[in-house]
Parts: sequence; structure tokens; C-alpha cells
Amino acid sequence: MEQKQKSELTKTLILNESFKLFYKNGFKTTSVDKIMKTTNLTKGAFYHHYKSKKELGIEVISAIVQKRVYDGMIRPLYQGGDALHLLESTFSGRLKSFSLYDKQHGCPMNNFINEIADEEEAYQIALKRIIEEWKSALIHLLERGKQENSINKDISNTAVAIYLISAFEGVRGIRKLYNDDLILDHYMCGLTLYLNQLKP
Amino acid sequence: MEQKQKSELTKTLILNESFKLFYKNGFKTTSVDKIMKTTNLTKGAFYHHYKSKKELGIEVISAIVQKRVYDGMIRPLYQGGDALHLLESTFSGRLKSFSLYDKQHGCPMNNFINEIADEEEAYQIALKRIIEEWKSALIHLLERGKQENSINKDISNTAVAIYLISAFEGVRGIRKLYNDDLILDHYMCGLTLYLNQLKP
DNA sequence: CTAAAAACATACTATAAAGTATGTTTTATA
DNA sequence: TATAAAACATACTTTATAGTATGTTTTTAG
Repeated sequence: MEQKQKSELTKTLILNESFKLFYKNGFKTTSVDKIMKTTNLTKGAFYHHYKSKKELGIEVISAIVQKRVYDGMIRPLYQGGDALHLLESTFSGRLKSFSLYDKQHGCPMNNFINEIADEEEAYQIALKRIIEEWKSALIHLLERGKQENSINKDISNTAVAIYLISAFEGVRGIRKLYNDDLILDHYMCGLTLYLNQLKP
Repeated sequence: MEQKQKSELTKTLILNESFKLFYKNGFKTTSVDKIMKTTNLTKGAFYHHYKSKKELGIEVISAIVQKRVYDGMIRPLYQGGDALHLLESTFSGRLKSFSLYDKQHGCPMNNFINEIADEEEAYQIALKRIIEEWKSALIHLLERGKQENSINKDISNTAVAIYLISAFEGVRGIRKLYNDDLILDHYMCGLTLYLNQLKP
């Protein structure tokens, strides 16, 4: 195999297994040893490709987590159709797509934010990038809705975007505490109420 | 000094110092050694009063964290006056009360939820108790508002309560990623919009 | 005042952690 | 095909961790 390809493959393998373990057990309690055991490689390989666990964490956030949020919550926002309906279907569709495992372990991004964001500025920057991308997509959609007269022109796009993101991330954490999805139903009910008032 | 009093004092000391360190550095990365160093006591004292770090964690949640949320976000809801105004002033007042340190480190409860809630059912139960107490207070206030005709009778109290809590906890995490309070202003703007629509 | 129990202190064990030093194998290149 | 460099493996160091075993001091109760 070509060297560059092999190298990329190994890095991707480490990245994917890391994400899984971080999601399952948290960042701090996942050791480099544990990660490399799941890859069937050794520590030597790890420190050949990454200079530290911190660097790995940042790459997991920038590559895996960012893509996950993008695919699930951002890309759908750029579809056509009624803006408010698109908002509701994106949020509710995402919730419905979650497995039990996903619900029990919450949002990977939110987990990172609350576990390690206040420890290293580099983590903050990587995580902020995801939020900003999400926020921009929401603002863009809200603006389109205003131009199509399906959204009240008086509301602040940014404020609504922040409130939508906050509530979604918040409920992903709170759901961890419960053993059923009723809390998500209530969240969706509250969201629908919120979206309703955005009408002109 | 009386033995029981002394014992209580020591437990409280350990509890308070633990909370501070958990809040500052996270639960997992705060060792029993570090805690006992700040109390000027030793490991022997710790394991005399607590059977494990897990037991300590649960007591910190049940005692310190619960009281903190109660004082800041729950007790104010039982005041008199217009329900919607009380909601807005409670949420905005709490945000304004936060020090820079508080903003940078987020919500202690939310940090626990996202760092360790999915690891032990005992943590879930202790944390859920706080959410439930908060939810009840919100529902109670919303119901009062309905009876006083200051809140629309058609809305679901539970749904609104969950959405309010979710958004607040969410933004406490997101604020960690930013270096200014603009994000909180946007959140407050989004919240005001939400509360407005609850009018009859 | 004395025995016992509670409140601590000291010293230790066992394990796990991040990272390093130094090897060996594989691939590319001249 | 020889050589260098990249890709890994092995063995190690240092430090930290939760928890234990066993001491000493203080307080209580008889």
C-alpha cells in the first residue's frame, strides 16, 4: 500500500475509535492505551501520528464531531421549502433518528463542551467553530423565511438561533437523567410553541 | 468540641472544598488527595467520613449543587407578582449575578450531567431530583399565571418548563466557548420572545 | 478515671496514566 | 538494490490514582 494512504488510514482508524470511546466513557477517562487496544495497534503508532492526547481531542472535535453535527443539524437547514416547517422537521427528525445509546449518552459536542471546554482554549476554538457554523445556517434560514414572508421580520435571527441551539443542547443533557423519551416529547412541544410565534 | 458537631463540620468542609474543585477542574480530574490537601486533613479523615469518591460526588450534588440551583433559580419563582415578569426577572437576574468565573465554568449541575451522569445511575437520580424540583416550581408558577389570566391557558406547563430549563442549561455551556457576554444577551432576547407568546 | 469508640494521621498497595527511548519492519527513492 | 525515512512495536519512566491497613489522638460514656 502507498505510504500516505496507509498513514491516512491509520489516523482515521485512531480517530474513529477515539470518538467512540470518548462518547461512551468521556474524554478524560479514555486513555491512549485503551484507544490503541481497540485499533490493534500500539502506543508507538499513536505517538507517531499524534503528538499528544490533546491534539487527538482537537482532531476528533474538528473532524468527527463537526461532521456529525453538520450532517444531522446543519445540512438539512439548507434544503428548500417553508422555513418554519424545515426548522421543525430538522429538530424533530434529528431526535427521532437517535438510538437509545445516543439518547443515553447525550450530544458528543455538548459532552466535550461541559467536560473539557474550560480547560484549554484550543478546545474552545474547535467547539466554537461548530456552534458558529450551526448558528450561521439557522440565521440564513431565518433570513430566507423573512424574505419569503413566512417569518416575522421583527425578530432577531441571532437571538432565535442561539435560543434554538441552547435548548437542543440542553435537552440532550437532561435526557440522560431519564429513562424514557417523554422529556423529548415535552421538548418538542415547547419547540413547536416557539416556532409558532415566529410567524408574521 | 462535641464529637457530632466536629464530625459535621469536617464533612461540610470536605463537601465545600470538593464542590469548588469539581467546579474548577471537573469531577474525574479532581482526586481525593487534592481535595484533602485543601482541607488540611488527610486521606484517613476522608475515608472515615465517606466510603468512596462516588459517595462524595452524590453528596456534593444533593447538598451543594441542589441548594445552589434552588437559591438561584427555584426559590425566586415562589415570589408573588406577575408570573411572566417573574420568569423573566428570575432568569435574567440569575445571569446577571454570575461572576466571570461562573460564566467561564458553566453550570455545575450541567457539568455533572454531561461529565458523569451516564456512568452511574446514582448520579442520575441525584441530578434528576434537582431538575424535577425546578420543573415543579416552573409548572406551579405557570399554573398560577393561568389562573390569574396572565398566561395563555392553552399551553402545556410541562413543555414550557422543560424548554425553559433546557435552553438555560444549554447556554451556560455554550457561553464557555466565547469570551464575551453577547451570547447571553442573545439568549435573553430569545427568552423574552418565548415568554411573550405565553400571554393570553 | 478508664475503656471504648470516634476522629483523624501515616504508610502502603496496586493499578493506571501520559509520554519517551529505542528498537524493528515496511515503504519509497536514488 | 542500497539507503533513508516513514510506520509501527516493545519496554520503560514518572507520576498520579482510589482505596486499604494500621497506627495515634481525641472525645464520650460508664
